Amino acid sequence: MLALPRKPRFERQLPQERRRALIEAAIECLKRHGHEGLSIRRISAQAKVSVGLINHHFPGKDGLIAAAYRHFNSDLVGGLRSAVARAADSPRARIRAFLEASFSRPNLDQDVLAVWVVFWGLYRHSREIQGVHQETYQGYVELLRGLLGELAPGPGRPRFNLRLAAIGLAALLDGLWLEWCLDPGNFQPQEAVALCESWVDSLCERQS
Amino acid sequence: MLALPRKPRFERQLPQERRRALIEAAIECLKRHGHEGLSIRRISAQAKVSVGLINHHFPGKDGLIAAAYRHFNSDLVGGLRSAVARAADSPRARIRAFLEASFSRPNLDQDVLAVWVVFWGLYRHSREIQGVHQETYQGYVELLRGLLGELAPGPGRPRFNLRLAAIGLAALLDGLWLEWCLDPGNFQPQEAVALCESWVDSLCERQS
DNA sequence: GCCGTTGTTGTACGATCGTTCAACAACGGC
DNA sequence: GCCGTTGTTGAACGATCGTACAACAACGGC
Repeated sequence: MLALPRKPRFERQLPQERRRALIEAAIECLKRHGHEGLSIRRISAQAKVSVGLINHHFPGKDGLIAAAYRHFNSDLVGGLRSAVARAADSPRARIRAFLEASFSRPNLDQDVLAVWVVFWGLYRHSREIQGVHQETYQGYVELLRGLLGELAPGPGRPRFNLRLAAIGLAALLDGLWLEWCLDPGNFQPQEAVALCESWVDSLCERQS
Repeated sequence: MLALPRKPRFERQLPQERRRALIEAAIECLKRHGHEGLSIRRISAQAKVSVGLINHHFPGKDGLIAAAYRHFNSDLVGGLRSAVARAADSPRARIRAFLEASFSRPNLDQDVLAVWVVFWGLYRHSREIQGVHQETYQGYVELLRGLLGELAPGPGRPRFNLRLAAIGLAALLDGLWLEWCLDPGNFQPQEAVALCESWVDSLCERQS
């Protein structure tokens, strides 16, 4: 009887790698099936592992979802941060880079917004999601506020209200993002960038 | 044996009234339990009827949800429309009324946004929800565009781009609404109104 | 007071959910 | 080559899901 080299029935992986694979499978399921994609069995099938494995690497389904939310958030902020870092060293150029990264792939994608929306829907009733939001949203706000803080007000104009300016720009950006994803035919991404830039323009020209 | 006057075991209602009660129960469940509130059994319990009744008055669970979405949408648009109608007969006063209605009860409510977010989460994967969105969102956009169309541009300025102006204002409004509901401590509703008004101001002062 | 209409009830069913856990097996250390 | 560690499997469980349907009963018409 020859000892034929059998293909192993499965492959052991380092916990950190398996966790990452499970997180990415969860996000993929979310894109494909929306809220209904958030099921242990769907995610297991997507990751090509058995149903029991998720509870071995995460405290439970909610733990995996929270981890996926953290991953998704830091991907966004990290992508924006590096887009800004690649830009020319002028405040306006950096803001422009931030806006163009916001209104292009991979962020500007109907699937991506669908994922966000499901997470937001969980926010109110999940302490874990709330915690992750606190962790990561601050990074986003600080990035945006930092960019606006570099701007100089127009000559003879008072320094604009940085807090309100950041709130408003974030809102305009999120709103345009939302609108585009709900109906991509309504306007061009370039137009969204232009609208945001004219908001920034008017910051230096008016009293707020 | 006396024929004691028994209390009827249930009360028959006109289909339209029962349907309305079920829709309101569904929305209440959505506010209370988020996406998990969208279950036949929870909604039945909330409406104090049996589980079978929903399928008698609606084609199914999805039918009820679509009807609830339609109800929720037209409540919003109707409320805004009547707020505008109550305002003074000046373009700016009408816009102000629209904004103040947007940033006050019952629209500005964490529960209400939670309901919207669940509906948005269903949007991508439900033809019915998409259909209702088409029906009702147009009314909202037309209301907003009508208000902006009444505005006169500043002296010597070209008429602003009405389409982009409406898109931008809607985005700013939605974004502020979202931000406030996610973190009500971040800014005051009055500040949101002010931000939107300064957007409208700048429409008449700049070329876009 | 009886009857037909139909709004309403509640059980039953099969599917799917999240979690548990005993058994299995891949891989590193010796 | 054996062994211990532990990543992995998959069946099993009870809970809950949406729907179907037969039986019930409230109410209006006569």
